[in-house]
Amino acid sequence: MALGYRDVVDPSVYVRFRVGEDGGPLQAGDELLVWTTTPWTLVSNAAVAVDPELTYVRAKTGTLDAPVVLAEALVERVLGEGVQVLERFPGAALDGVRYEPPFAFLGAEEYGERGHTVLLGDFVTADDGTGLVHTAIAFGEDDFRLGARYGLNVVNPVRADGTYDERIGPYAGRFVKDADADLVEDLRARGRLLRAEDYEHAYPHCWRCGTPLLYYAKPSWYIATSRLRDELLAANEQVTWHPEHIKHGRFGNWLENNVDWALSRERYWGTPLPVWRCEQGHVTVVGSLDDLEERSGVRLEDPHRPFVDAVSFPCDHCGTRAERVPEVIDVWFDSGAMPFAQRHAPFEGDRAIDELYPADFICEALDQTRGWFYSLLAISTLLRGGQAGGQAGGRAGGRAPYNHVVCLGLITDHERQKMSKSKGNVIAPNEVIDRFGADALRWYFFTSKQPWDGYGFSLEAIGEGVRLFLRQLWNTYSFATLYQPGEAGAATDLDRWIGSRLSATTAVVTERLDAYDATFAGRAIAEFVDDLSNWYVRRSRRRFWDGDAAAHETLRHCLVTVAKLLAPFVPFVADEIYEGLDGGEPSVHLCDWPEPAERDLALETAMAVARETVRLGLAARGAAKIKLRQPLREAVVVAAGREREAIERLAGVVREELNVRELRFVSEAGELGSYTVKANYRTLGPRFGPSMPRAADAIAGLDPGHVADALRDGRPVGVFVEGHDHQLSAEDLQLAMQPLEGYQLEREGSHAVALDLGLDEELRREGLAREIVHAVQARRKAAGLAVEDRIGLTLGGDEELLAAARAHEGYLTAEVLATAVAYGPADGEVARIEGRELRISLARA
RNA sequence: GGGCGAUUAGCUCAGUCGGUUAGAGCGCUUCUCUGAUAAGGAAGAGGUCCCAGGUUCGAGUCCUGGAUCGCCCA
Repeated sequence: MALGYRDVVDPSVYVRFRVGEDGGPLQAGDELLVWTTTPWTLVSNAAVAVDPELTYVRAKTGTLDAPVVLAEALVERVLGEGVQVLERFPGAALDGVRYEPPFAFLGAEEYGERGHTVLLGDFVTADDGTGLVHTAIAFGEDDFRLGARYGLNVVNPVRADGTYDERIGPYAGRFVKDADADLVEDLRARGRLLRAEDYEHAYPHCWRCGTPLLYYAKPSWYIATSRLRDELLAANEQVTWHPEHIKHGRFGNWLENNVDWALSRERYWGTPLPVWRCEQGHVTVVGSLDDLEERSGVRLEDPHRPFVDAVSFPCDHCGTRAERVPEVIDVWFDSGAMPFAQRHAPFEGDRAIDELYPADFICEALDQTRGWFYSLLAISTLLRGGQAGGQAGGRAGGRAPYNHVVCLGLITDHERQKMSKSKGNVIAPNEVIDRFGADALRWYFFTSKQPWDGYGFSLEAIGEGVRLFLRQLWNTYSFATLYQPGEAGAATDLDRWIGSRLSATTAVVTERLDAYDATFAGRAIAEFVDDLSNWYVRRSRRRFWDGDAAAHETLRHCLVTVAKLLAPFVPFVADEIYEGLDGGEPSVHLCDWPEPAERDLALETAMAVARETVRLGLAARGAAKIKLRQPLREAVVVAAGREREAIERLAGVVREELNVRELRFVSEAGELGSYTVKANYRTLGPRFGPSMPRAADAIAGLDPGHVADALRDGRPVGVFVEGHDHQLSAEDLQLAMQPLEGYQLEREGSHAVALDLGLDEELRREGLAREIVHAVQARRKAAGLAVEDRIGLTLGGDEELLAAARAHEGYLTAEVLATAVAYGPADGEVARIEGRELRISLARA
C-alpha cells in the first residue's frame, strides 16, 4: 500500500479491566491496567497480552480502591509515588486470567475459548504503556498472530468504509476514529478509565488524500515465501550488488525477515487470481487457458475481468458450481514474472529462457529493494530454487535471476530535498533535454558521481559537463576536420605518446565498465580528451597546418576510438563523430568494442616528467613576471637518471613551451638549492611508536648534506633517539629542496627548474618580433580574415620595433602568412608594444 | 520507532591499508597565452573534513553516541 507516515496526536488511554474470577496470583475484582493509543479498537478487545518473562506486580495505590496489575518496571511512570506492591510474579503466572472487557458489545464467546483472557506474547515490552497489551485480533499484525496461536476468531466490527457495523450499538455507522473521544468518555463514566492523555506518534496516512489509514485483518491470498527463506538467501549470495552494502544490508535484512507475500488485491484492473471456489468451499487453481477450457468449455480470448469472472465450472470434489474469487494479483507479481512470462515459461518457453538466464544485470532505483529486486528473486526462486549449481545437462536451474544489480540512488533537488509537485522543486526531464541535450543529461548522470549515491540535481553541473567535456570534445573534432591532410609526415613521440594514452584509456574504461563502474570509466575518457585537446592538439597545431599525414591519422584514430568508448555514454555525439571521421559501419553502435594496443610506459612517464618540467618552468616565469613571448637563454633543470633522460628525449617540447633557447641539466640539486630532511612517518611510525615525535625531531636536526651524501652512496644514516642509535635507510627519509638565493626556481620534490633571466639584445629583439607577430595576428582577426588568407603587410612606427621585425623577417612573414612586408609610413591601426608605437596596415593578398 | 546509506572549499566532487602541510574542476582576483576552442597555462584567496567522545605515536579515514538529509520498513 502506498502510504506516508505523519506525526499525529492521538489519545493515549490507560484502561482498567476488571478481573472476573480468582486465578493465579489475582483475585476477582483486581484490575488489569491496559494501555492503548487506539481507543476505537477497544470495542473489539479480544484478549490481553503479557510477556511471560517480564516481572509484573499486583499493587495498591492510595486513590484506587482495587489492586491493579502492571509491569514492575512501569509502576512509577504509570502510578507515581506511594505505591504498595502486594505481590511480584512473572507474566506467565497471568496466563489464562479471565477479565471483563471494557465494552460489552461483543461477548467472549464470539472470540472462542480464550476470549477475554490473558495470553502470553513475545512482542510485549516494558518500553511504554503498562506491559499489558490490549489485543484486538483484526487490528494489528501482532494481535492477529497471537490470536491465531490461541485459536481466537477474527471479529471485525468495522466496515470497509471505516464505520462500525450494527453490532456496536450506539456507535454503529460512525467513523471509528471520530468515536475515540466518546468511547473514552464512556469509559470514564463507568469508572474504567485510569488516565487519558495525548500521545504523539507516527501514523500512516493515505499519500494521495492525506486521511488516516485503518489497519484491519481480512482474508487474503498469500505465497508462503517465508518457507523459501534459506533458498532466497542462498540465491542472494550469488548476486553482485552495486553498491556492495545492499547485499547484506538492506536487501539481505529484508530476506532474513521474509514474510509471506500477500498476493491478492481487491481491485478491478489487474491479472485475475486464477482461483475458483465452489459452494462447498473447495478451491481449484487453474493452471492455463487450456485447463480452464477443459473444465468449463469456454475458451477465453481475453483472460481479464470481466470476461474471466463469467466462467464457472463444476467442482471436481463435490460437483457444485465453482466461481472465480474476486481478487486480482499484486502487480509486483507481474514485475517479477516478467523474464518468465515474456518467454511463456514455464510452458513452451522454458527452454528459451535457459539461454538467457540469469540476466547479466538489472538496474533500478534503491526503493525497489522490496519491489522489483525482490519480486524477481522470489518468483525465480519459486520456479527454479535458490541453491547454487545448475542441474545436469546445462539447465540453468537454481540461482538468482540476475548476476549483477546496479542500484541507483534517488534524484533530489540541489538542496537534497525530495522533488515534489507540492514543493514546486520538480524539474521536468524534457526541459533539461531541450536546454542541454540528452547526451549532456546522460553524461551528468554517469560522471558527476556514483549513481547509487543519489543526485542533488543541478542544472549548473550539467552545464559544466557540456562546457568542460562535450564542447572540448566537439572542438577537438572540429579541429580534426579543419585542415586537409597531405601525403608526408612521420610519427613523432607525441603521436606515440597519445597512442599509448589511448591504449591506457581503452583498457581502464573496459575494465571499469566490466566492473559496473561507469563513473570512473567516463571520467577516464574525459581525462583522455583533455590530454588530446590541451596537449596533443595544442603541441601539434603546426603539423596540422602543414598537412602532416601522421598527425592527422593519429588524431583521427584517437577520436574514432573515443567515439566507440563514448558510445554508451553519449550515444548521439559519439555517433556523429564516428560518422564524420570513419563511417565504416552504419553507426558507431554497430562497431566492435575497441581493444587496447600496446602501451609505451616509458614514453608516458617521460611525457609526464616533461609536462611537470614545463609546469615548474611556467611557474618560475610567472614568479619572475616575464612574459612567455620573451625568449630566455636557458632553463636549468635539476634532474638525474631516468628523469633527465625523459626530459632530454622531449627537450624540444619543453623548450618551445617554456620559450627558452637551451636546456641545461644539473644532476645535483645542491647546485641550485639546499636540502631539508624529514621523517617518513609511514615507515617509522610503527617502528618508533610513542617515540615518533622525538624521532621526527632528531631526523629534522640531521645535516641534510650529509644525509644526501650517505643515501646516494647507499649507506644507512644513524640517528640518536632516547638513548639509542637507530639506522635509517633511504625509504625512512624524505629529502626536499630549498632554493638558493638569486635564482628564479620552482621545485617539487627532487625536481626543479631554474630560469636564466638575463636578456641580451638578440633575445630582446626576438621577444619584440614575437610581440609584433601577436599584434599583426590580432589585426588579422579583427579584419575578419580566414586563417589561411595570405596578406600584404606594411609596418611603420618605432625604429627599434622595425629593426626587430627586419631581423626576424622570415619568421614574421611565415607566422602571419605575409607574401610581402614593406616598411614605411603605414597608415593602419596603432598597436603599443612595451610603450612603443607600431603601425600595422594589411590587406588580403 | 527499526534498518540501510550520505554529510569534505561558495558550487560539483576525489581522497588507496590510518601517515607528514586534505586535493581537483567550476566560480572569484591577478598575470599570461591564443592560427580549433565561451578554451589553455601560472599565481592567489577560499576548509570546524556535520557535531561530541574514544582508540592510536598519528584519525577526513577506525569505534561509540548524536544531528541533518534520503530511502525502505513499522
